[in-house]
Amino acid sequence: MATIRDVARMAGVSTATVSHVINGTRPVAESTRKLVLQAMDTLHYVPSAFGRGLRKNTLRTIGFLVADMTNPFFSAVFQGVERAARNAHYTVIVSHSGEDPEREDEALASLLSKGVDGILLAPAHVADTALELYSRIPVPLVMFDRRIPQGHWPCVISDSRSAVTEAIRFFQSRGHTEFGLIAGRSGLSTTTDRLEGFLNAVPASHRTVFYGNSRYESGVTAADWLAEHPHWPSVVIVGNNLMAMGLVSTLQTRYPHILNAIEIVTLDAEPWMTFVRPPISMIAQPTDQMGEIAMQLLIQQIQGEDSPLLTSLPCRWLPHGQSPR
Amino acid sequence: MATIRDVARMAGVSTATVSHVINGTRPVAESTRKLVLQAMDTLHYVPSAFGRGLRKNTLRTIGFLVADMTNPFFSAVFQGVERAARNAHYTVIVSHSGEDPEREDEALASLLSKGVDGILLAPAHVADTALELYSRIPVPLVMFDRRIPQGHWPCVISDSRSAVTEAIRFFQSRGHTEFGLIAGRSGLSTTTDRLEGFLNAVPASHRTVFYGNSRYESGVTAADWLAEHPHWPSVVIVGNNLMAMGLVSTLQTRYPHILNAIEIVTLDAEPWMTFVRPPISMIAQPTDQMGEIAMQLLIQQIQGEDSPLLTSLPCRWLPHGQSPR
DNA sequence: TTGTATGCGTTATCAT
DNA sequence: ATGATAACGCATACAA
Repeated sequence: MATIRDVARMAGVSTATVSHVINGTRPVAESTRKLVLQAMDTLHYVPSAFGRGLRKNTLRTIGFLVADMTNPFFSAVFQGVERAARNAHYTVIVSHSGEDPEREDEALASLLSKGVDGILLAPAHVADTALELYSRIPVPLVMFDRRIPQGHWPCVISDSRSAVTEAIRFFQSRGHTEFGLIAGRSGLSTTTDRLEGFLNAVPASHRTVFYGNSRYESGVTAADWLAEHPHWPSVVIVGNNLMAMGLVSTLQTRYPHILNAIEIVTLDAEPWMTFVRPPISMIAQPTDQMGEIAMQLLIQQIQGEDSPLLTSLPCRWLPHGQSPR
Repeated sequence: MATIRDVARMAGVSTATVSHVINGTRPVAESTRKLVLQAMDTLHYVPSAFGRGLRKNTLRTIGFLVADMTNPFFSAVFQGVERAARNAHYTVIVSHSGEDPEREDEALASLLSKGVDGILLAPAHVADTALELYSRIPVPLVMFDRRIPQGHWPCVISDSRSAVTEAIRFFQSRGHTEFGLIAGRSGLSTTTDRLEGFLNAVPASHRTVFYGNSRYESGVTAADWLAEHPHWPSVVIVGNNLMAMGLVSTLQTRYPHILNAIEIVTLDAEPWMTFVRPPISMIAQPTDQMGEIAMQLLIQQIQGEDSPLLTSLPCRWLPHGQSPR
């Protein structure tokens, strides 16, 4: 690989001049500029990221750490992140935690060892001990989707609390009175928010809650739970897309009569949901926007500006199979 | 940020010793080792990735470049990549091309400017000019999903050609004679493979082909095309997951009688497909394995070993809504 | 308008 | 068993 010195020698100038040609950091005579560019071209010169990184102490790289990119929610958020990053000339290192706090720790260490300028995190940690751990991270940190208690990091979430309440009001105004909730993994702020929105809108004697773990299997189990329930709620809210898939799939296969009898409302809107029959309702989170904003906040942090601690984005209510577009 | 020199000073040793403690590259007396470790701890010392990168000319980072991570196919491949990378202590920078050759070029340049050790690519380029372009990439390159003509880079694909033929044989043995194909974007090797598998198995007078573009909209258009077709094929093969979603969704909404009358076979197996009614058949590509193997080949290349030019993985045939698990 | 020379933090060579 | 020091490739302060 050619270095800046090779280019300088070939063009008959100093390395400083070459550097300034590359970065446009000081005026260079057009004639010498041409010479330098030509030398760069014939040598196929590419500036070393490491030399530059060492000197400027950044590679314009950030870390994106989520449970699992095969979860469409996270890959949708990533889309926004990637776009914002590209616009700002950053690139993104992606890591998986698999919802495992220990693997999250390792991944964070790995990201830091690559010299990332900042980190975007949907925290998998649930315990309070995480606070201390995250505090040790020596670069800016922005959280999304989930906030952690007493966290003093900027955080971008969707207002699913209000969205759940709104969905319930919708069905109450149509005469429904009995509601069920399939809640997610305990300890996650998303789970708490949705539970609060639910408890807030439905009187105690008219509600029933299934405590799941945010995974597909929980949806399956919830279907059985529903089937054995003395009297079905007429509206069931599902805490996320994976549980919704487990629930719908199981109802369709094993309990089609239930599927036909109840209204289903699910958090997250995905294409497949629009062709469940009978139609189900969706609460669409602004995933792409969440990623974009989180990335923008992170860039602010990196630049030393400060940014709002909590950004809460509105969800969209899509009753009865209405398409997200 | 503390440097190796700060640690050396505090421990009263040379930087060389500290380095050797860190890397275990030569014996260090247990007593001095303890001193060094302690100093590292109290200073919260983290080795600089850039210093190390400059010296060793690697950051153990690779680039992963696909059209779009929200396509479940690519995010599934990524899962295998990420796992293999993590096991080998590599991290992965993810970029989007959006199927746009120009953006692919930019993304490649950006990856290279970050000093990646190698690149995993599902090429968006279709023209022959791409050959020269890819040849200029100064680090090992492994392709997956799509191969390009005359490409001399290792490539990992699935044997969808055989899989399509096999699917057709399955239905032929059950008395079906008329077959349709919704083909993907022209120029992609995946499209060609599937087309070949189709043409190979169905006599000319018994087949009909819709030429799509691999996107959701193509599936929608294909549904209209089917509806206007003088006589429907009794089996329709769909070239990928996005077109399948467009097709099924549109048939269900606008042409339920067609959906009930024909057999649908789709490439890619995704959860939502298992609850289409009536059940459709799937050709499952080994996505996770594809990613894992591609990453392993890339590591081989980086280490200067050579690897097979073409790795073709078998698909799985899942007739009639059979679950992928 | 251009050049010289230094230092970023590490690792590795050569001494001791 | 340990230390001194020279690279690695670049950007930049200072000189000319």
